[in-house]
Amino acid sequence: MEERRAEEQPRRRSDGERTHAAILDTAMRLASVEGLGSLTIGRLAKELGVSKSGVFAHFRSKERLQLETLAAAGEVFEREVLEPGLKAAPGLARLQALCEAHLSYIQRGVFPGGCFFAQVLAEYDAVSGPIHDEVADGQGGWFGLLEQEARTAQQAGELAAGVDPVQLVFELAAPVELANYLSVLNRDPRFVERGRRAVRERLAQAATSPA
Amino acid sequence: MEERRAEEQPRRRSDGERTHAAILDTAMRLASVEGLGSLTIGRLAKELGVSKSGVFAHFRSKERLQLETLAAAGEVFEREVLEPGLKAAPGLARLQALCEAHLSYIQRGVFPGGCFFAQVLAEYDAVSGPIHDEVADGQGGWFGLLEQEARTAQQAGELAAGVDPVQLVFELAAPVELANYLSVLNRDPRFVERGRRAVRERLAQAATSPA
DNA sequence: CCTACCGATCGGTAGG
DNA sequence: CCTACCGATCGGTAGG
Repeated sequence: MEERRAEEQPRRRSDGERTHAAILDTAMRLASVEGLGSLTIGRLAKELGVSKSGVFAHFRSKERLQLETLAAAGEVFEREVLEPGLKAAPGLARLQALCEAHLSYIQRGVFPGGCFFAQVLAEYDAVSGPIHDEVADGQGGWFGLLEQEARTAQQAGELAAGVDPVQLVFELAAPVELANYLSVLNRDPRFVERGRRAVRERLAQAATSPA
Repeated sequence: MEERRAEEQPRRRSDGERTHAAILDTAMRLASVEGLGSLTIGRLAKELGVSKSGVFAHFRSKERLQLETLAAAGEVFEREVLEPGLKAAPGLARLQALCEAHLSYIQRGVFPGGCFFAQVLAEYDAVSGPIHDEVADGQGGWFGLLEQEARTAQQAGELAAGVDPVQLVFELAAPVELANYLSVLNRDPRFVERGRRAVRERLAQAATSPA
Protein backbone atom coordinates (compact mmCIF):
# COMPACT_ATOMS: atom_id res chain seq x y z
CA MET A 1 0.00 0.00 0.00
CA GLU A 2 1.40 3.31 -1.07
CA GLU A 3 1.07 6.15 1.35
CA ARG A 4 -0.03 9.49 0.01
CA ARG A 5 2.88 11.87 0.53
CA ALA A 6 2.06 14.69 -1.86
CA GLU A 7 2.00 17.36 0.80
CA GLU A 8 4.85 15.87 2.77
CA GLN A 9 7.57 15.55 0.19
CA PRO A 10 10.21 17.44 2.16
CA ARG A 11 9.64 14.88 4.89
CA ARG A 12 10.67 11.76 3.06
CA ARG A 13 13.57 12.06 5.42
CA SER A 14 12.48 11.47 8.97
CA ASP A 15 12.80 14.27 11.48
CA GLY A 16 15.69 12.40 13.07
CA GLU A 17 17.55 12.22 9.80
CA ARG A 18 16.97 15.86 9.10
CA THR A 19 18.22 16.86 12.52
CA HIS A 20 21.26 14.64 12.06
CA ALA A 21 22.02 16.34 8.76
CA ALA A 22 21.45 19.79 10.26
CA ILE A 23 23.90 19.05 13.05
CA LEU A 24 26.53 17.91 10.56
CA ASP A 25 25.95 20.99 8.45
CA THR A 26 26.60 23.30 11.38
CA ALA A 27 29.52 21.14 12.47
CA MET A 28 31.15 21.44 9.05
CA ARG A 29 30.86 25.20 9.03
CA LEU A 30 32.21 25.52 12.56
CA ALA A 31 35.04 23.07 11.95
CA SER A 32 36.16 24.73 8.74
CA VAL A 33 36.81 27.88 10.75
CA GLU A 34 37.91 26.68 14.16
CA GLY A 35 39.02 23.15 13.44
CA LEU A 36 37.58 19.72 14.01
CA GLY A 37 39.22 19.53 17.42
CA SER A 38 37.45 22.67 18.62
CA LEU A 39 34.04 21.20 17.89
CA THR A 40 32.20 20.66 21.13
CA ILE A 41 28.86 19.04 21.63
CA GLY A 42 27.70 21.83 23.92
CA ARG A 43 28.62 24.51 21.42
CA LEU A 44 26.77 22.74 18.63
CA ALA A 45 23.73 22.32 20.86
CA LYS A 46 23.62 26.02 21.66
CA GLU A 47 24.05 26.93 17.99
CA LEU A 48 21.15 24.65 17.05
CA GLY A 49 18.93 25.48 19.99
CA VAL A 50 18.71 21.95 21.35
CA SER A 51 20.00 20.27 24.47
CA LYS A 52 23.51 18.93 24.72
CA SER A 53 22.36 15.36 25.13
CA GLY A 54 20.05 15.88 22.19
CA VAL A 55 23.11 16.36 20.02
CA PHE A 56 25.08 13.70 21.82
CA ALA A 57 22.40 11.06 21.20
CA HIS A 58 23.00 11.33 17.45
CA PHE A 59 26.66 10.35 17.65
CA ARG A 60 27.34 8.69 21.02
CA SER A 61 30.92 9.98 21.14
CA LYS A 62 32.81 13.08 20.16
CA GLU A 63 35.08 11.11 17.88
CA ARG A 64 32.13 9.75 15.92
CA LEU A 65 30.79 13.27 15.57
CA GLN A 66 34.18 14.32 14.20
CA LEU A 67 34.42 11.39 11.81
CA GLU A 68 30.87 11.90 10.54
CA THR A 69 31.58 15.59 10.05
CA LEU A 70 34.65 14.68 8.03
CA ALA A 71 32.61 12.25 5.92
CA ALA A 72 29.92 14.87 5.35
CA ALA A 73 32.56 17.33 4.19
CA GLY A 74 33.82 14.66 1.82
CA GLU A 75 30.38 14.53 0.23
CA VAL A 76 30.42 18.30 -0.20
CA PHE A 77 33.85 18.06 -1.83
CA GLU A 78 32.57 15.39 -4.19
CA ARG A 79 29.56 17.49 -5.15
CA GLU A 80 31.37 20.81 -5.43
CA VAL A 81 34.73 19.75 -6.86
CA LEU A 82 34.77 16.20 -8.20
CA GLU A 83 31.41 16.28 -9.93
CA PRO A 84 32.01 19.44 -11.99
CA GLY A 85 35.64 18.50 -12.64
CA LEU A 86 34.80 15.03 -13.89
CA LYS A 87 32.48 16.43 -16.53
CA ALA A 88 35.54 17.34 -18.59
CA ALA A 89 37.02 14.80 -20.96
CA PRO A 90 39.66 12.48 -19.46
CA GLY A 91 43.25 13.62 -19.71
CA LEU A 92 44.60 17.15 -19.78
CA ALA A 93 41.16 18.81 -19.96
CA ARG A 94 39.97 16.94 -16.88
CA LEU A 95 43.19 17.59 -14.98
CA GLN A 96 42.76 21.30 -15.59
CA ALA A 97 39.02 21.17 -14.83
CA LEU A 98 39.62 19.43 -11.49
CA CYS A 99 42.16 22.08 -10.46
CA GLU A 100 39.80 24.84 -11.57
CA ALA A 101 36.89 23.24 -9.70
CA HIS A 102 39.04 23.13 -6.58
CA LEU A 103 39.95 26.80 -6.97
CA SER A 104 36.34 27.74 -7.66
CA TYR A 105 35.14 25.91 -4.55
CA ILE A 106 37.68 27.88 -2.52
CA GLN A 107 36.74 31.15 -4.18
CA ARG A 108 32.99 30.61 -3.78
CA GLY A 109 33.45 30.12 -0.05
CA VAL A 110 31.64 26.79 0.07
CA PHE A 111 32.96 26.56 3.64
CA PRO A 112 33.34 29.78 5.62
CA GLY A 113 36.86 28.87 6.74
CA GLY A 114 38.14 27.92 3.31
CA CYS A 115 38.78 24.38 2.14
CA PHE A 116 37.65 22.01 4.89
CA PHE A 117 40.38 19.52 4.09
CA ALA A 118 43.16 22.09 4.09
CA GLN A 119 42.02 22.94 7.62
CA VAL A 120 41.93 19.39 8.96
CA LEU A 121 45.09 18.42 7.06
CA ALA A 122 47.09 21.01 8.95
CA GLU A 123 45.27 20.22 12.17
CA TYR A 124 45.80 16.46 12.12
CA ASP A 125 48.95 15.99 10.05
CA ALA A 126 51.05 15.49 13.18
CA VAL A 127 48.36 13.90 15.38
CA SER A 128 47.96 10.12 15.14
CA GLY A 129 44.55 8.52 15.19
CA PRO A 130 41.55 7.73 13.03
CA ILE A 131 41.06 11.34 11.91
CA HIS A 132 44.66 11.55 10.73
CA ASP A 133 44.21 8.33 8.82
CA GLU A 134 40.97 9.42 7.17
CA VAL A 135 42.53 12.72 6.13
CA ALA A 136 45.59 10.95 4.73
CA ASP A 137 43.37 8.55 2.80
CA GLY A 138 41.30 11.36 1.36
CA GLN A 139 44.37 13.33 0.39
CA GLY A 140 45.93 10.28 -1.22
CA GLY A 141 42.75 9.56 -3.15
CA TRP A 142 42.51 13.10 -4.47
CA PHE A 143 46.14 13.15 -5.60
CA GLY A 144 45.75 9.67 -7.05
CA LEU A 145 42.85 10.85 -9.17
CA LEU A 146 44.84 13.82 -10.46
CA GLU A 147 47.82 11.57 -11.19
CA GLN A 148 45.61 9.20 -13.13
CA GLU A 149 44.42 12.05 -15.32
CA ALA A 150 48.00 13.21 -15.80
CA ARG A 151 48.99 9.72 -16.95
CA THR A 152 46.04 9.55 -19.29
CA ALA A 153 47.02 12.93 -20.69
CA GLN A 154 50.58 11.79 -21.17
CA GLN A 155 49.54 8.57 -22.91
CA ALA A 156 47.34 10.65 -25.21
CA GLY A 157 50.33 12.82 -26.03
CA GLU A 158 48.84 15.89 -24.37
CA LEU A 159 51.69 16.12 -21.88
CA ALA A 160 55.37 16.00 -22.78
CA ALA A 161 56.95 12.59 -22.39
CA GLY A 162 59.50 13.88 -19.90
CA VAL A 163 56.90 15.02 -17.37
CA ASP A 164 56.68 13.08 -14.08
CA PRO A 165 52.93 12.81 -13.36
CA VAL A 166 53.40 12.59 -9.59
CA GLN A 167 55.66 15.62 -9.49
CA LEU A 168 53.33 17.54 -11.80
CA VAL A 169 50.35 16.90 -9.53
CA PHE A 170 52.40 18.04 -6.54
CA GLU A 171 53.25 21.24 -8.39
CA LEU A 172 49.62 21.82 -9.37
CA ALA A 173 48.17 21.15 -5.94
CA ALA A 174 50.73 23.35 -4.16
CA PRO A 175 49.54 26.74 -5.50
CA VAL A 176 45.90 25.73 -4.94
CA GLU A 177 46.67 24.91 -1.33
CA LEU A 178 48.58 28.13 -0.77
CA ALA A 179 45.83 30.11 -2.51
CA ASN A 180 43.36 28.73 -0.01
CA TYR A 181 45.39 29.64 3.07
CA LEU A 182 46.41 33.10 1.91
CA SER A 183 43.00 34.11 0.57
CA VAL A 184 41.43 33.21 3.90
CA LEU A 185 44.25 34.71 5.99
CA ASN A 186 44.14 38.01 4.13
CA ARG A 187 40.45 37.85 3.20
CA ASP A 188 41.59 38.60 -0.30
CA PRO A 189 40.36 36.58 -3.29
CA ARG A 190 43.26 37.82 -5.39
CA PHE A 191 45.31 35.01 -3.89
CA VAL A 192 42.96 32.55 -5.55
CA GLU A 193 43.72 34.27 -8.82
CA ARG A 194 47.46 33.83 -8.17
CA GLY A 195 46.83 30.13 -7.66
CA ARG A 196 44.83 29.95 -10.86
CA ARG A 197 47.59 31.67 -12.80
CA ALA A 198 50.21 29.31 -11.37
CA VAL A 199 48.14 26.26 -12.34
CA ARG A 200 47.52 27.52 -15.86
CA GLU A 201 51.14 28.32 -16.48
CA ARG A 202 52.38 25.03 -15.06
CA LEU A 203 49.96 23.10 -17.25
CA ALA A 204 50.84 25.13 -20.32
CA GLN A 205 54.49 24.41 -19.67
CA ALA A 206 53.90 20.67 -19.33
CA ALA A 207 51.60 20.45 -22.35
CA THR A 208 52.91 19.41 -25.75
CA SER A 209 50.98 22.16 -27.51
CA PRO A 210 50.34 25.67 -26.12
CA ALA A 211 47.06 25.76 -24.13
CA MET B 1 82.41 45.69 42.24
CA GLU B 2 82.47 42.73 39.94
CA GLU B 3 80.96 39.56 41.23
CA ARG B 4 82.84 36.36 40.64
CA ARG B 5 80.70 34.25 38.33
CA ALA B 6 83.19 31.71 37.02
CA GLU B 7 81.30 28.70 38.36
CA GLU B 8 77.90 30.19 37.68
CA GLN B 9 78.08 31.12 33.99
CA PRO B 10 74.96 29.17 32.96
CA ARG B 11 73.12 31.28 35.52
CA ARG B 12 73.63 34.67 34.00
CA ARG B 13 69.97 34.25 33.28
CA SER B 14 67.96 34.23 36.47
CA ASP B 15 66.05 31.11 37.42
CA GLY B 16 62.86 32.92 36.53
CA GLU B 17 64.08 33.70 33.05
CA ARG B 18 65.24 30.14 32.53
CA THR B 19 61.90 28.77 33.65
CA HIS B 20 60.11 31.23 31.37
CA ALA B 21 62.22 30.09 28.44
CA ALA B 22 61.69 26.44 29.32
CA ILE B 23 57.93 26.91 29.38
CA LEU B 24 58.00 28.57 25.96
CA ASP B 25 60.19 25.80 24.60
CA THR B 26 57.70 23.14 25.65
CA ALA B 27 54.82 25.32 24.47
CA MET B 28 56.35 25.63 20.98
CA ARG B 29 56.81 21.90 20.66
CA LEU B 30 53.28 21.15 21.84
CA ALA B 31 51.72 23.87 19.69
CA SER B 32 53.53 22.78 16.54
CA VAL B 33 51.80 19.41 16.87
CA GLU B 34 48.43 20.17 18.41
CA GLY B 35 48.02 23.84 17.64
CA LEU B 36 48.29 27.04 19.59
CA GLY B 37 44.63 26.84 20.57
CA SER B 38 45.10 23.47 22.22
CA LEU B 39 47.80 24.79 24.52
CA THR B 40 46.53 24.70 28.09
CA ILE B 41 48.24 26.00 31.15
CA GLY B 42 47.45 22.84 33.08
CA ARG B 43 48.90 20.62 30.40
CA LEU B 44 52.10 22.66 30.25
CA ALA B 45 52.37 22.56 34.04
CA LYS B 46 52.11 18.78 34.11
CA GLU B 47 54.64 18.43 31.29
CA LEU B 48 57.09 20.62 33.19
CA GLY B 49 56.40 19.23 36.65
CA VAL B 50 55.31 22.51 38.20
CA SER B 51 52.00 23.80 39.47
CA LYS B 52 49.41 25.31 37.19
CA SER B 53 49.62 28.69 38.82
CA GLY B 54 53.39 28.45 38.60
CA VAL B 55 53.05 28.50 34.84
CA PHE B 56 50.22 31.00 34.88
CA ALA B 57 52.25 33.52 36.88
CA HIS B 58 54.71 33.83 34.00
CA PHE B 59 52.08 35.03 31.52
CA ARG B 60 48.99 36.26 33.40
CA SER B 61 46.64 35.18 30.60
CA LYS B 62 46.34 32.39 28.11
CA GLU B 63 46.45 34.81 25.21
CA ARG B 64 49.76 36.23 26.39
CA LEU B 65 51.14 32.72 26.65
CA GLN B 66 50.03 32.10 23.07
CA LEU B 67 51.47 35.36 21.77
CA GLU B 68 54.78 34.81 23.56
CA THR B 69 54.93 31.28 22.18
CA LEU B 70 54.38 32.69 18.70
CA ALA B 71 57.14 35.26 19.24
CA ALA B 72 59.51 32.57 20.53
CA ALA B 73 58.81 30.50 17.43
CA GLY B 74 59.60 33.57 15.36
CA GLU B 75 63.04 33.69 16.95
CA VAL B 76 63.58 30.04 16.09
CA PHE B 77 62.57 30.75 12.49
CA GLU B 78 65.01 33.65 12.34
CA ARG B 79 67.84 31.52 13.68
CA GLU B 80 67.08 28.39 11.64
CA VAL B 81 65.90 29.88 8.35
CA LEU B 82 66.64 33.58 8.00
CA GLU B 83 70.15 33.53 9.41
CA PRO B 84 71.50 30.76 7.17
CA GLY B 85 69.56 32.02 4.16
CA LEU B 86 70.80 35.57 4.50
CA LYS B 87 74.42 34.43 4.36
CA ALA B 88 74.04 34.04 0.61
CA ALA B 89 74.68 37.00 -1.68
CA PRO B 90 71.67 39.26 -2.37
CA GLY B 91 69.57 38.39 -5.39
CA LEU B 92 68.99 35.01 -6.96
CA ALA B 93 71.49 33.18 -4.74
CA ARG B 94 69.82 34.47 -1.61
CA LEU B 95 66.32 33.77 -2.89
CA GLN B 96 67.33 30.19 -3.51
CA ALA B 97 69.18 29.95 -0.19
CA LEU B 98 66.15 31.21 1.75
CA CYS B 99 63.90 28.61 0.11
CA GLU B 100 66.46 25.89 0.76
CA ALA B 101 66.87 27.00 4.39
CA HIS B 102 63.09 26.79 4.78
CA LEU B 103 63.03 23.29 3.32
CA SER B 104 65.97 22.23 5.44
CA TYR B 105 64.30 23.49 8.61
CA ILE B 106 61.23 21.42 7.72
CA GLN B 107 63.31 18.37 6.88
CA ARG B 108 65.43 18.59 10.03
CA GLY B 109 62.27 18.57 12.15
CA VAL B 110 63.15 21.71 14.07
CA PHE B 111 59.59 21.48 15.41
CA PRO B 112 58.06 18.05 15.92
CA GLY B 113 54.83 19.02 14.11
CA GLY B 114 56.55 20.56 11.10
CA CYS B 115 56.77 24.26 10.39
CA PHE B 116 55.27 26.12 13.34
CA PHE B 117 53.92 28.88 11.13
CA ALA B 118 52.27 26.53 8.68
CA GLN B 119 50.42 25.09 11.66
CA VAL B 120 49.23 28.39 13.11
CA LEU B 121 48.53 29.84 9.66
CA ALA B 122 45.97 27.13 8.99
CA GLU B 123 44.68 27.32 12.54
CA TYR B 124 44.12 31.08 12.65
CA ASP B 125 43.57 32.06 9.03
CA ALA B 126 39.81 32.25 9.53
CA VAL B 127 39.81 33.31 13.20
CA SER B 128 40.01 37.04 13.91
CA GLY B 129 42.09 38.39 16.73
CA PRO B 130 45.63 39.28 17.72
CA ILE B 131 47.03 35.86 16.86
CA HIS B 132 45.59 36.05 13.35
CA ASP B 133 47.09 39.49 12.93
CA GLU B 134 50.53 38.43 14.17
CA VAL B 135 50.51 35.44 11.84
CA ALA B 136 49.45 37.59 8.90
CA ASP B 137 52.20 40.10 9.68
CA GLY B 138 54.84 37.39 9.91
CA GLN B 139 53.68 35.78 6.68
CA GLY B 140 53.66 39.14 4.93
CA GLY B 141 57.15 39.92 6.19
CA TRP B 142 58.54 36.61 5.00
CA PHE B 143 57.02 36.96 1.54
CA GLY B 144 58.13 40.59 1.43
CA LEU B 145 61.71 39.54 2.07
CA LEU B 146 61.59 36.94 -0.68
CA GLU B 147 60.04 39.46 -3.07
CA GLN B 148 62.78 41.94 -2.31
CA GLU B 149 65.41 39.38 -3.23
CA ALA B 150 63.52 38.55 -6.40
CA ARG B 151 63.49 42.23 -7.37
CA THR B 152 67.18 42.54 -6.62
CA ALA B 153 67.82 39.48 -8.77
CA GLN B 154 65.78 40.91 -11.58
CA GLN B 155 67.55 44.26 -11.43
CA ALA B 156 70.85 42.40 -11.54
CA GLY B 157 69.69 40.60 -14.67
CA GLU B 158 69.60 37.22 -12.94
CA LEU B 159 65.87 36.81 -13.51
CA ALA B 160 64.13 37.31 -16.84
CA ALA B 161 62.56 40.74 -17.28
CA GLY B 162 59.10 39.26 -17.79
CA VAL B 163 58.98 37.57 -14.38
CA ASP B 164 56.52 39.00 -11.83
CA PRO B 165 58.42 38.90 -8.51
CA VAL B 166 55.25 38.59 -6.41
CA GLN B 167 53.90 35.74 -8.49
CA LEU B 168 57.29 34.04 -8.50
CA VAL B 169 57.49 34.13 -4.71
CA PHE B 170 53.97 32.71 -4.50
CA GLU B 171 55.03 29.87 -6.79
CA LEU B 172 58.20 29.21 -4.79
CA ALA B 173 56.50 29.27 -1.39
CA ALA B 174 53.64 27.00 -2.51
CA PRO B 175 55.65 23.78 -2.96
CA VAL B 176 57.53 24.44 0.28
CA GLU B 177 54.25 24.79 2.14
CA LEU B 178 52.80 21.64 0.59
CA ALA B 179 56.05 19.77 1.24
CA ASN B 180 55.68 20.60 4.91
CA TYR B 181 52.10 19.38 5.22
CA LEU B 182 52.54 16.21 3.20
CA SER B 183 55.85 15.18 4.76
CA VAL B 184 54.29 15.48 8.21
CA LEU B 185 50.98 13.87 7.21
CA ASN B 186 52.68 10.88 5.61
CA ARG B 187 55.77 10.91 7.83
CA ASP B 188 57.73 10.76 4.60
CA PRO B 189 60.65 13.12 3.93
CA ARG B 190 60.43 12.41 0.22
CA PHE B 191 57.76 15.10 0.03
CA VAL B 192 60.38 17.62 1.11
CA GLU B 193 62.46 16.43 -1.83
CA ARG B 194 59.49 17.04 -4.15
CA GLY B 195 59.27 20.56 -2.80
CA ARG B 196 62.98 21.08 -3.32
CA ARG B 197 62.77 19.86 -6.90
CA ALA B 198 59.81 22.14 -7.61
CA VAL B 199 61.69 25.16 -6.23
CA ARG B 200 64.84 24.39 -8.19
CA GLU B 201 62.98 23.93 -11.45
CA ARG B 202 60.87 27.05 -10.97
CA LEU B 203 63.99 29.11 -10.27
CA ALA B 204 65.86 27.63 -13.20
CA GLN B 205 62.94 28.50 -15.45
CA ALA B 206 62.83 32.10 -14.23
CA ALA B 207 66.59 32.59 -14.39
CA THR B 208 68.20 34.19 -17.40
CA SER B 209 70.98 31.60 -17.50
CA PRO B 210 70.55 27.92 -16.61
CA ALA B 211 71.20 27.34 -12.88
C1' DC C 1 14.55 14.40 22.10
C1' DC C 2 14.52 16.14 27.57
C1' DT C 3 16.45 17.14 32.72
C1' DA C 4 19.74 16.15 35.88
C1' DC C 5 23.85 14.74 37.00
C1' DC C 6 29.06 12.75 37.10
C1' DG C 7 34.30 13.64 37.42
C1' DA C 8 37.75 16.16 34.93
C1' DT C 9 39.66 20.14 33.25
C1' DC C 10 39.49 24.82 31.71
C1' DG C 11 41.22 30.01 32.61
C1' DG C 12 41.79 32.72 36.27
C1' DT C 13 42.07 34.63 41.38
C1' DA C 14 43.40 34.98 46.42
C1' DG C 15 46.71 34.79 49.57
C1' DG C 16 50.99 33.56 50.82
C1' DC D 1 57.00 29.58 42.91
C1' DC D 2 52.98 27.07 46.19
C1' DT D 3 47.91 25.49 47.87
C1' DA D 4 43.32 26.21 47.60
C1' DC D 5 39.71 27.76 45.44
C1' DC D 6 36.05 30.04 41.84
C1' DG D 7 32.45 29.46 37.98
C1' DA D 8 32.20 27.57 33.42
C1' DT D 9 32.52 24.01 30.31
C1' DC D 10 34.10 19.58 28.77
C1' DG D 11 32.63 14.46 27.27
C1' DG D 12 29.67 11.31 28.79
C1' DT D 13 25.80 8.67 31.62
C1' DA D 14 21.17 7.68 33.79
C1' DG D 15 16.64 7.63 33.37
C1' DG D 16 12.79 8.94 31.15
